[in-house]
Amino acid sequence: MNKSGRAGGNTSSGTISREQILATAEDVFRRFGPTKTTVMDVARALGISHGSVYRYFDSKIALRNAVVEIWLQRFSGKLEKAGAVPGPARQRLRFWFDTLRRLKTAEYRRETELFATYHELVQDSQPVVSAYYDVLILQLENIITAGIDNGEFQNCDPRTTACAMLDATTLFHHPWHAAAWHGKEIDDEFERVWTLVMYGLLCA
Amino acid sequence: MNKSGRAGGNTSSGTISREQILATAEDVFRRFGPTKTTVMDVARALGISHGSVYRYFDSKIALRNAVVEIWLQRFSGKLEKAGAVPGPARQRLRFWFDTLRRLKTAEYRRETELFATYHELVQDSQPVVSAYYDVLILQLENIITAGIDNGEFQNCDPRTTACAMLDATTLFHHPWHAAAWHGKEIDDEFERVWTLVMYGLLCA
DNA sequence: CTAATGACAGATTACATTAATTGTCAATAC
DNA sequence: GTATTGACAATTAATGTAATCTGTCATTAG
Repeated sequence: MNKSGRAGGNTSSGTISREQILATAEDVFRRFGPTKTTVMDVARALGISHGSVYRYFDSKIALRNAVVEIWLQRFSGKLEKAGAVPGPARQRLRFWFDTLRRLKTAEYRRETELFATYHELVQDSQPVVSAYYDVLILQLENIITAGIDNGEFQNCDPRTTACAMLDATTLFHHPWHAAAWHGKEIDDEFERVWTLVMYGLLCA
Repeated sequence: MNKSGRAGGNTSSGTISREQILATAEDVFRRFGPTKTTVMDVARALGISHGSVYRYFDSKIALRNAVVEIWLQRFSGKLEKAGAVPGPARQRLRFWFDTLRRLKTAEYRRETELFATYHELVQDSQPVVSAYYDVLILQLENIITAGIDNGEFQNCDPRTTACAMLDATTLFHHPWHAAAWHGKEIDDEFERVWTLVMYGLLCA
């Protein structure tokens, strides 16, 4: 494994930026994984000394968290779009959850290393993750509110319901259960839970 | 740590039984945890040689699984009683889930080592665990059937619904999430999910 | 003839030693 | 003056070795 290849390189200017470091760090983390990667690896890829990294990030963990934060923001950005499609709230809700599941499953396979780190962060309940969950809940809340407004759903507290829906579908999006997402039954299991929850929403 | 104390001892007869080994193994596992405990520890506690253990169990893992199986059976036995209380199915269902949560939380605190092993078995999706889940689903199924029969719940497939309810409450009973069971919000979270699911059952 | 033992080879784990990494900071470059 | 460097102490990880454990089986005891 060659760890000395310059990924981006600090070719242009004499001074480095936080963004440059972040971009390169994401690259390197994706290759080797945040645990195997050293700060010196990131610095080497940029053609700078590892000391310079510490001018922009307090610690390796801060750097790691910043990378995962960007990764999660990109993630919730895609979901935002999925929730914004036109149509009845019921369909939007379903499409949102389908997208959530599809994205998580895909990222789990593709970006194994970053997914594992997200996994770790969830364990330690880092602020990065709770901010991400807040965004998801807000997106859900908006769809539910729309559904109540146009009479599709019974009147209920949108925030409470959004939380309940996320909690009830834990099995299908929480990284702990990622190993189960490849099984054949997982789609059926989701369908069952979805049916139960939908009835709850429609006839509350 | 004194590992040489005889817990049960092979005092009576000259021949040892599978049950004696199991009982002592559970004791020793509880003290030191299944990872730290050696087969020789178990044999020493019984006053026999470690070779004799292999006459009754193929491997250390087989012994460990047998202990966890007993532990889980005792667990589902208690739940069986909780589901058998008289009253409307809705209350029985709630009591069953409350008991499930209470027992899991208690075992998580008290029997840390065995709980961790159960945790491991869940990861490896060992047959021991799926058998245990089958029992739980059957218990739920019975309550739901009773609820349909007396008109409390809408007509639905009891098995499908039982699975859906277990899946939807993953966050509250799956060992992966044990760390979250001490938080203050967990009861509120359960209440929210329960409300959603109950509406689903009542008005499907 | 069955139950139990304990010596043994192969596999695993624990430990101490060695190497590398993190994060700091005085010195250097621009 | 600000940005960057690289030597450094403290911490963390990797390595190799000694000790322990697992599982087998020929032998002994009843």
